[in-house]
Amino acid sequence: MSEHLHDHTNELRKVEGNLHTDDELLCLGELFKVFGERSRIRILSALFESELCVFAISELLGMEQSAVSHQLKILKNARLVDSRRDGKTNVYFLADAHVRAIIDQGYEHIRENEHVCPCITDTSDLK
Amino acid sequence: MSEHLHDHTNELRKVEGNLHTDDELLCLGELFKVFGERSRIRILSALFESELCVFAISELLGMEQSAVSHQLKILKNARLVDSRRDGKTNVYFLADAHVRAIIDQGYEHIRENEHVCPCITDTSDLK
DNA sequence: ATATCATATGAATAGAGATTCATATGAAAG
DNA sequence: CTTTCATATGAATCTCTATTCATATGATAT
Repeated sequence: MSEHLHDHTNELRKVEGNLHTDDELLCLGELFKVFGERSRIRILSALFESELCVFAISELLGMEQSAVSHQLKILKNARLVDSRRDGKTNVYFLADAHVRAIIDQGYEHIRENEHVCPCITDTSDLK
Repeated sequence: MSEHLHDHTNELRKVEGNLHTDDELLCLGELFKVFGERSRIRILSALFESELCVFAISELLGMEQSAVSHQLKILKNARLVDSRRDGKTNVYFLADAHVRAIIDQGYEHIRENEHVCPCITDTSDLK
């Protein structure tokens, strides 16, 4: 079956039983995907400082109101933000401490790998 | 300038000075983007259990060798995995404890929001 | 040196998803 | 109850990127 001659059966045996289910991984991947988009991380970053209404976010970030709403919906579905009515406006805020913890972990990784940010790293730098 | 009548200048003033720079946010977004993709999170999950060579990963996950290599390169650029030579094969492994910490945080968020995984949540469930 | 095995890479394609535009909804004020 | 303000939503477009296919590279063994 395998066209590969090197014997890796032991490696595989160790791993096969312990893999997370596809459902769990799909879930986890989806969660990180929500974080991993420029507009959404900018929105989260703004909400990190203060709760904000939709229009305030769109002005602050220079995004169209519609785009902001679409992304807020995704963030809300992922339980990363929540909202409440305040008169005519909808005010959005970070959902809970996890969001902050995850973002903090991310920054820590970046800090300890200074100047190797994926966004400015290309192949030529590596090996 | 604003076509929006509700006064949100105070909200904005609080936030504007404290925003992370675009560079930082781009960096952070890129980091999470790397996690937020099905193939990559599956690879990370496998490496969570044991170091593995490229072919072992591709067999384990049912992916083409080429696709695995492409994704491993992205993971390596982001400093999430590293590799070493072992005879003819290249063995990949998780780069450091941050990777595990970030993934653990993710799982914790999912656990505390059981059955509201983004991947199985759609609009009709909300509100 | 040559052949072979394992992996990496480039270019093309295909698929997912963010933005835009137009419009709908929904609350509040008059 | 009509109008207006603030936001949400649907459909279309456009962008980005993961995969595939073909091939290159690089190490090892003969």
